[in-house]
Formats: sequence, structure tokens, C-alpha cells
Amino acid sequence: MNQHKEGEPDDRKPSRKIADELRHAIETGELAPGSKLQSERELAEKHGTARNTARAAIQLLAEEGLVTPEHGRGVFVRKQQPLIRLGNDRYSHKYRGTGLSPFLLECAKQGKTGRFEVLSIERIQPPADVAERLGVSDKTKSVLRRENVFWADDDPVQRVTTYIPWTLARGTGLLQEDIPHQYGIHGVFEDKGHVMHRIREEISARMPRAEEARHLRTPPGVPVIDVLHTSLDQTGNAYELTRFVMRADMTGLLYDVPVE
Amino acid sequence: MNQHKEGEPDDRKPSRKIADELRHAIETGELAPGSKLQSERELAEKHGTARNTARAAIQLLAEEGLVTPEHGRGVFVRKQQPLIRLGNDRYSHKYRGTGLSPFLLECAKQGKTGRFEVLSIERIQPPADVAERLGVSDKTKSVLRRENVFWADDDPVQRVTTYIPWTLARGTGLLQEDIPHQYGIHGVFEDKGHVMHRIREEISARMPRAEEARHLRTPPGVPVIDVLHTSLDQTGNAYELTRFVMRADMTGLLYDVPVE
DNA sequence: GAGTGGTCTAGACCACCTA
DNA sequence: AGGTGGTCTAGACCACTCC
Repeated sequence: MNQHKEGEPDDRKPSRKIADELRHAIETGELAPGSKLQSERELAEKHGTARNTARAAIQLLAEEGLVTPEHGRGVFVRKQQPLIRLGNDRYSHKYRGTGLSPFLLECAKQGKTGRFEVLSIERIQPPADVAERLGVSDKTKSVLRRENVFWADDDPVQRVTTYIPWTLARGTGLLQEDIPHQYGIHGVFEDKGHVMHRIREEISARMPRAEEARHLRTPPGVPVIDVLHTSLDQTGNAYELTRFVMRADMTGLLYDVPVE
Repeated sequence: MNQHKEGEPDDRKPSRKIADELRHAIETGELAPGSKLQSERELAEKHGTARNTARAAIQLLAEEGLVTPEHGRGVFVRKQQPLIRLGNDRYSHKYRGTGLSPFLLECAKQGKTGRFEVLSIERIQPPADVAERLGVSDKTKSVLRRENVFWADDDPVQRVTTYIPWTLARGTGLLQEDIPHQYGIHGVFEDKGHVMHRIREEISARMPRAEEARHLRTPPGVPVIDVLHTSLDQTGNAYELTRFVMRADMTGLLYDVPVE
């Protein structure tokens, strides 16, 4: 599409024209994933434009997620990797005893090594959306917040923030970095009488905020998926909330659910 | 964050500095949603830079989804609208008889008028990922494809493409624009013996391709959510597949599901 | 050191919107 | 008509990578 047709006047803007040509080469495989484009100076000379114009063309493609410029090295056709998929079965009891969380399993499937990192553990005043869903006050330090980063090999892929009502968290040892239970944090909740019965996940996508882009090291043109997860127990009570901010070029979601 | 601290040398790049200042004003509410920024020429003069530099600052904010430039009018702080949420219950039998599809219901909730438009109906050779999931050949015209656009007021918000194995679709009248069943397309499938039992939805997010951006009229810095939906019947057979490409600034997803 | 992308300047003209 | 963003020119210097 938008390729120049023989015999017609070509009134496309120069930057657009260069972008279309490069996009076409990428889509036909002429420029393979991982390969290097001509330099900005070469492209400019080839098309008889200023360097800035060739640069604008490359930016169009970068915004579409097709290429990634690397400072001092060149502009490369983006390789799209198979995604690490977070499934709705990740909380299933069937993973009890495997010792592997679904995230680590998915990493292993893609030949990557997953790991977690604890950023902070703090008792705080919750943001309004969290307070509302957990049914706690947003005026007092009513929740415990644990912030984590999930890594796949050397890439940070998810920023994970968990909020637990302080009335539930106090005295459980969840202020420590290491979760004091063999079945993880949800084992702790079960001991306190909250068995996960349903989950409610609100999903949206957006461009990362400046701070998130820095933490997740997202290249330009890569959005994040924002998942607000609420755990409900057997009585329909919301007892835990987690926000996942995920690099959309490395992770996705999968729901396999009954139609009720 | 990244604000200039008094007394320290400020070695930030000029464009970055302007962007930080504007971002701060937006985040504190000093620049309210919907309000107009100073013009590029004013910003440039105020900071003693070239116009291109002020322009670069605005582009940073546009990529973060904070502002939207409007040609001839100015640059405006983006209003974030409440999202039209596609829920996993949208296929539930409980909506039988309301006459309203969940999409239209959600639009009504946001005070908008929803409508559908049929773009094309064609018997085609399916893409590989579709063929694989439906268990049909990708070498013959083995599926019927129906392309729709969903509108909310005057905005196109979702591009919806449905693939049905031709062995199921033939003779059903699904080649016509109007679905020949009071309960819609899934009523047709039920008459042919396929009752929706489970759904499987693979979710990812990405920047729109050039063609999608044109159709959905996405402003810069707005990604799309890409949902690959598979319907499974009582025997676990995949009999229908739909791809949703959704503007992420106007739509989201919601899953409320049991933990199995 | 040579080549790459990143940022910036100081202009210019065009396309679009509002009055 | 005047103001706005959109695109472009023809340079410049800087930061980074690779040899």
C-alpha cells in the first residue's frame, strides 16, 4: 500500500516516500529482521534530500515499531520475539509443587532465564483506584505495597506492584523481602482464610511514562500493557490487588476461560 | 521527577528541559486536560531556542500520549476518556433478548452511540495463524472472512475481522451483510451444532500499522490492543476466530473469571 | 579515527483553522 | 489575513561504537 505507481504523479512528501520504500523492503523480507538500514546520510543522498528528511522517515518507521535506531551503530529492522505470555491459569493450583511460577516457565519456553527483583516494600496510603477496589481508606496508610521487577535474561519486562490491605498483611512477615511461605504470597493469604476464587483483570495499553520507559528500557514505539488485577476470595471479597506494567514487545496475555 | 533542582548545573538537553517543564505543568494540573499549550514559536522564544527544539519537546510529550497537536489549531493536553470495556462476559447468554450487544451497552454507559459497519465479506485463503487455530488449510479458500468497524459516535474504535471455516459457513447466508438470525452470528453457529463453551483470547499491544492508523484515526502515541479470539464448542473444537484491533485510548478489556 | 545516530540552529514555504 | 502546526533545507557539533 501507498507504494508509488508507475505513470502517476508522485505528490507524497519526501519523508513519506522514503519511509514507504523502506517499509516495503521490510515487509517483503528484502530487509530481513536484524539487518541494518543504510545510514541516514546515505539515504538522504540517495533521495536527494537533507539528512533531517531521511531521519524523519526513519522516525516514522520507529513509531510503527518496525525499526530501532542504535546510537553509533545504525538503524536495525526490529526482530519480533515470541511473547512471554501471562495466562489466566497462572494462579491455578496445578502449578503447586512444580516450584516454578508460570512466568519462569514461560521464560524457559522462550529459552530465557527469568528472575525477580524486589524494589521496595512499604506501608503506604493507597492511590484512589486501589483503595476503591480493595474497600479501604485512601486517607491513611491502609495498605502494604510491594514493588517488583521481573527480568527475562538481561531485559526488565514487567513492573509488578502488589497492594495488600494492612489489616491482612500485619504480622504475616510480608514486610520482609522473602515471602514466608512455601507456596508464595498466596499461600500466606490462604493461611489467613482467603482462597482465590475469582480474578478480575482490567486491561489497557498506553505508551510508557518517561519513568517507566527508563525502568523497562522500552525502545521508541513500544507500548506497555497495563493490567489491574484483583483477587477475590470465596465470599467475593477483594483481598489483594496487583498492577502489572508489561513491555508489549516482549510480553502478552492469554485467557482461556469458560463462557458462563 | 527530572525537574531542575536549584543550585545544580542543568545539563539537560534544551528539548528535554522544555518537555519536562510542560510535563510537570500537565501533571500538577496547571495545564488542565483539553487546554492549549503555548505555540511552538512562543515556547521557542521563551526558552531561547530554535522552533525545531520546542517542536522536539512537544513530540516527546506526544509520544508519551500526553498531548495531541492539531494542525492549524494548536497543541492540546489530551483528555483521557473513560474506556469502552470489552468484557469476557460479552458472549454470555444473559445478553440474549436485551437486543443490545455489550459493545453498544458500554457505549451507552459512556454516553456515546455505538454502531457497526460492514467493510467486506469474502471467501479467502486464511493467514497462517488463523488456519492453524481453526485447523483448516492455508492453501485453499477455506474460510469466510467478515470485516467490520465499530464506531462510538464519530470515532472508529475497533477493527473486527471474523474468520469462519467455509465448511461451516456455506449455505448459512453469512455471505450476506445482514446476519440471518435473531441472536446474531452465534445463533447461526448454534443452529449448526456449535455452542460456545470456552473462549481463548491471545492479547498483545503494539503501535498501529500505517493502514490501521488511517482507518482508526489514532493520534500519535496511541497504541492498539490486538486480541485474537477463538471460540471453542462443547467438544473443544475451534469453530470461529475473530481478531479485534482496538484503539487503546478509547477501549480496554475486562476479564472476570473463575480460578480453576 | 571514521562512521553512526542525537541534537540543535535559523531560516523557508506549505496546509489548515479561525475570525 | 494572521496564527498555528507540518515539512523541509543545509549546515553544525556532540556522543557513541567499532576497528
